[in-house]
Amino acid sequence: MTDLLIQLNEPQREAVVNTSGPTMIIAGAGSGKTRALTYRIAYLLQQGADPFSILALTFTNKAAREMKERVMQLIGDSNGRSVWMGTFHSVFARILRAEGHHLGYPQNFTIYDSDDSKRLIKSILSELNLDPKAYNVSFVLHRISNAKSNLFSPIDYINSPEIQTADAAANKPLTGEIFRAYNARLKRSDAMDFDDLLYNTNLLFRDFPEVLHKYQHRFRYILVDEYQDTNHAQYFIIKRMAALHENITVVGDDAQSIYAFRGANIQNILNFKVDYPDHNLYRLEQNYRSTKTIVNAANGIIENNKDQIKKTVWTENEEGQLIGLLRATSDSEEGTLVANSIFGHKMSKQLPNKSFAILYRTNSQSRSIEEALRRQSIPYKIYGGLSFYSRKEVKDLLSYFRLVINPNDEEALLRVINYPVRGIGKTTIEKLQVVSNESNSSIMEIISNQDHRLKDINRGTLNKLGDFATMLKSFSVQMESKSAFDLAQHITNSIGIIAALKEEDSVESVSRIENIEELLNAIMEFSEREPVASELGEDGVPARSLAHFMQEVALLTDADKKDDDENADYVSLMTIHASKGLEFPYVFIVGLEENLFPSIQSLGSRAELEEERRLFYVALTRAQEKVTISYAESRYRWGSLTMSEPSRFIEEIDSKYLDMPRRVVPHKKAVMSQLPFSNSIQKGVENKFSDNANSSQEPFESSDIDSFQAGMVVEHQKFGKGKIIQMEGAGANRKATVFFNGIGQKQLLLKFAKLKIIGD
DNA sequence: GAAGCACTACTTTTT
DNA sequence: GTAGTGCTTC
Repeated sequence: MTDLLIQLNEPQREAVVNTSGPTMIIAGAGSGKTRALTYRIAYLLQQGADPFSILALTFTNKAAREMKERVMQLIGDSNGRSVWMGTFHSVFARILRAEGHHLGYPQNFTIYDSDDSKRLIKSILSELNLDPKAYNVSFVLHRISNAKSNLFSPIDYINSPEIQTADAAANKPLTGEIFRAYNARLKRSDAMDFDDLLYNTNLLFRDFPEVLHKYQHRFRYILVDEYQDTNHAQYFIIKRMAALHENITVVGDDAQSIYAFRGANIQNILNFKVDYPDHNLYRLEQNYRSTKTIVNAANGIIENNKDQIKKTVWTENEEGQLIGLLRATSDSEEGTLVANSIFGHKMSKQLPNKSFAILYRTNSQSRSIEEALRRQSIPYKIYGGLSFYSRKEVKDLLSYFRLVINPNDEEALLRVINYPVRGIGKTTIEKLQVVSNESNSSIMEIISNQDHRLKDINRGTLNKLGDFATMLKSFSVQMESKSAFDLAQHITNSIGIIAALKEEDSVESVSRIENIEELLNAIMEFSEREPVASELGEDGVPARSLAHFMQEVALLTDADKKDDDENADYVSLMTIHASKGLEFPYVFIVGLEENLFPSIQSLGSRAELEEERRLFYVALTRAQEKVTISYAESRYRWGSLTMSEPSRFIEEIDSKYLDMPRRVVPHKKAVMSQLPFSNSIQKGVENKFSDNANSSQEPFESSDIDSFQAGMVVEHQKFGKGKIIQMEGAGANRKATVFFNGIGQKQLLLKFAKLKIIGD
């Protein structure tokens, strides 16, 4: 036990050992926030607290997993395992699986992701004959999500004069009706969206006191990480659950609140002292991560915000290097400057790639950076972006699994009823939806019962529908007896998805097949990792079953995927949002331009601008040794060239921490653009050259169309080196299928593609 | 009912 | 620039 405390500084130790009563830990960036929380849990366990009485809530699965691992390291495996540690969504989903029957939900309810939600809204719009342009799907979903996060039901929504006025002003007066229909359809599908996991948990605790008491008694200690990111629903549920023991500990940093756009309420952390007047307050202000330069520059930035809890973050670390500033004429040059700078640092200091991270405001910015890194042969890895689990083929197969587990899952059914193609077309599906709406029963029920209202569907089609239902039923039957992997493989083979993709025989279909294989591998791993099949999980779902796997997958994001190779050495690319909680020796923050960062959509209000500033604060404080920021004077956005000005955030950095632009790249052409007063016409001209100026001195010259042959090693201006897998066509239509390293297969029409032979 | 082609929105961030 | 949607044609 003394061992445990010896590794902590004074305020951290205080925050760990005072385990009773409401506690707020305000922790600056890099001050050991997670450490304090982890040690507090470990300390509780050492003091003899029952692991089953501890609930720790985090914002991401990754944070929960890491915390669990660290607790288990500190106090040994057995006790740590039983602590409930997870995201709000996963913990509440678990409670709802066990208790949802009170609200009329089966244990096997489906969790819709935002993709499912959007599809559902789209189909409701067309049923209500509303113009999908007037009622933008994202807007509607955002409104609904906000309402649920604030615990508004559709009725509350429709009855709220403020909301109705706002919707009328936005020319979308029927949003409430869409909300009502949307919720009804979710219910009919035995499905909940992300926000329902919170909304329904609150409903459960509000309307079923005996259920609330059960969890109130059980969770003697409740700990919440990243409290500044909680929304109203989360806040309210925690408060209710903690009401009996009031042993609630929240950890957070108001300066790192970056999720207000999706309902996080910074007031929750500011109001903690009002909710619990007798609370203990601990401040962790010593930063162990970054240099003095970084800490002070970041402090200076955040001072521009009005809404904040005053605190003084300081560090004993050394002064360190100044913040670098790279100025580029175009987004592609920005990529080059960053890649060259990384290359330079690597060489002069003998650093591995994993010392570097490149952070950006939006995912779309990664492209120009990637191209530059590829040209410099610097390995990199992108975090976030299109998730593995949201790829079409993966979702298609997962939809079959979902349908096996929950036949009422309408979004899953609509996805796969005619994929792979089985002759059930749009007209038939529309007829089914009409009957489904009339009878308020799911499409699967209607098909299975050969409902008499289907009489105007012809016999051939009816048979096809029957076959589809029978096939799915046969899968469901096997759920009890087969392991997740065996069943998944059986389904994959039976539906013929691989055969359909092979038939297609395109470049994409090859990688789709690979993705399906990867999904099956993941299920195999899961089957091996999980305990014996006969054991029942706490929520009554058979372990190792497909249902169990699907429950885990529903709340996973790519950020939660384990690294393929722990020792792999690559530069990390991610959005600033995704970087929260991480640290890197060298950090590049790119695209510091007005309208991009801060985002154009944040310029409307002070609150939103302050959130962007906190985002910049988060980005800066990821760095241990050195920060380099960059901006481009022009950038391709929406496919066309736009001019941009340096971000106001650059000016907010105290100049004494800033290294003024200087020569960074050895190329003559690039140097000119570093000169502060070079005029824009010159820059425009240069820009044209800078694209191919990096990999070779000569202009890129394509080889003769007829000389290409399968097996040759070639170089593409954009994609780099690759190998020709296949050639087809002749003359102007001659096409090559090329596999590029790190990119994958591409089909190139040689007439257009700039392709050079570099070896046989 | 299916395949091919043209159009258009997309770029904020995520459980 | 691209991916996804919707329209048209067979």
